[in-house]
Amino acid sequence: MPRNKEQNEKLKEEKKSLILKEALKQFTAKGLFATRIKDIANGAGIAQGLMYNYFKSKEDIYADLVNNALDKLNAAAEDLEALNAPAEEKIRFAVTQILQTIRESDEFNQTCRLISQASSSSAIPAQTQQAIAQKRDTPYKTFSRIIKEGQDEGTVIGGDPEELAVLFWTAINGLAIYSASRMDQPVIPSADLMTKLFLVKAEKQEEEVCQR
Amino acid sequence: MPRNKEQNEKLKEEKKSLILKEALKQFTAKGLFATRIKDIANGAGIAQGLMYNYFKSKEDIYADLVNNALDKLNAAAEDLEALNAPAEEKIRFAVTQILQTIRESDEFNQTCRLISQASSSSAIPAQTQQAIAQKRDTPYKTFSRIIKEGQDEGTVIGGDPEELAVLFWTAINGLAIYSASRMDQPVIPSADLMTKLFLVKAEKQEEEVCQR
DNA sequence: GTCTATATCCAGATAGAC
DNA sequence: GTCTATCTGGATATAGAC
Repeated sequence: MPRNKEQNEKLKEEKKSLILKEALKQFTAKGLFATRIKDIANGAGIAQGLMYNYFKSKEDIYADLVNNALDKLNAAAEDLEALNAPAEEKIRFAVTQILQTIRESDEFNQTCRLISQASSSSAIPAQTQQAIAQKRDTPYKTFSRIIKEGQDEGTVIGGDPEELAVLFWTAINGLAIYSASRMDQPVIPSADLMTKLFLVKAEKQEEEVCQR
Repeated sequence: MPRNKEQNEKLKEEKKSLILKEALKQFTAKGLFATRIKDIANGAGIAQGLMYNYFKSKEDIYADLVNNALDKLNAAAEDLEALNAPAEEKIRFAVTQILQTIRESDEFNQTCRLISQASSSSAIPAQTQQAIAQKRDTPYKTFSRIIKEGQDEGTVIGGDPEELAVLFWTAINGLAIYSASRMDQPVIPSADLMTKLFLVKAEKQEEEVCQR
């Protein structure tokens, strides 16, 4: 019965992604080592032992998730850079979108926090550490180029683009962590305010006018 | 022998702080749940079982460290605010000092990362969570006031002081985490660049001159 | 394919020797 | 006080029943 076989495959993939979704939630909240296979299984509505029909081990699930998170994030960064718009708009767009996901604490936000968490623990499995080391630089490099672009266009403030990119991206990460740790109405800066930090001020543009 | 007794007390305290120092190192690197009592003991040069002459449990050590970290950080924030200097100088001083500790990855930096780590895990013991909930707001509030001060003095950029304080402090935390996760020559922004983000630009001051 | 039961391992904490 | 040896609990992963 080949048709049934295909259907089964499909069902299995769906259940796998259900498990992954639950695992992402738990890992993000508690980390790799405080998360129990049992909790993930219960959250996904299956027995603990059944987990091993879908994944080889807990670390395996974690590795899957981290790899996926890195790929998604890097893809988003590349999409942003490819936008046909001035750098100022790219930055404004990115900040707006990201702050929105932080406010809603959605899956993309969990993605960022998972990476941040995995990056900062020396106890995570070697396999996962290598994936991180290989892929974590993309957002920094992308933003570095966008910032350079904006400086050439005269809209982004001066300073080393690499350093500004680090400031930008670590601020985003810091915000994601801060927001997740305060369920009680955290103060999230407005997208406009955060964007302005990196842009040449309106007053300066006026100044250029006044100098003429 | 009262004198010997006193000496013993003193020695015990010294050994305790040696253990705490080692524990801070390990917890910061691996988190509460991946850190083994055995590793802390070995790092401090004692047998695993002997740990329990000094501390009730692993969680107890962790609670001690987190409380201490929160108190130190809050004290530093208050000292900063009490400085007899304009807000601009307070901000510049804080950024310079903090970036220095981040570069050197010293104990104060571990302190920040421990708080950040403990804040963002829902699996840490309830006792520790409460301490964090009670004490974590101080730096945000302090910087909020300093920023307000600077705005009144005309040196700090406009915008909601609370939101700016969140941006400032989460950027610091993000940087501390980023830096710790890259042993290989991380790009750390210069103190001057980071300070400038929050200050009214020199060009604007010129503009004011030119408007007269 | 899914469950329950269990084997195995390992870490935290304790007890007892020196 | 400090160590070694041990108890105990709990979590991962496997085996076997349905």
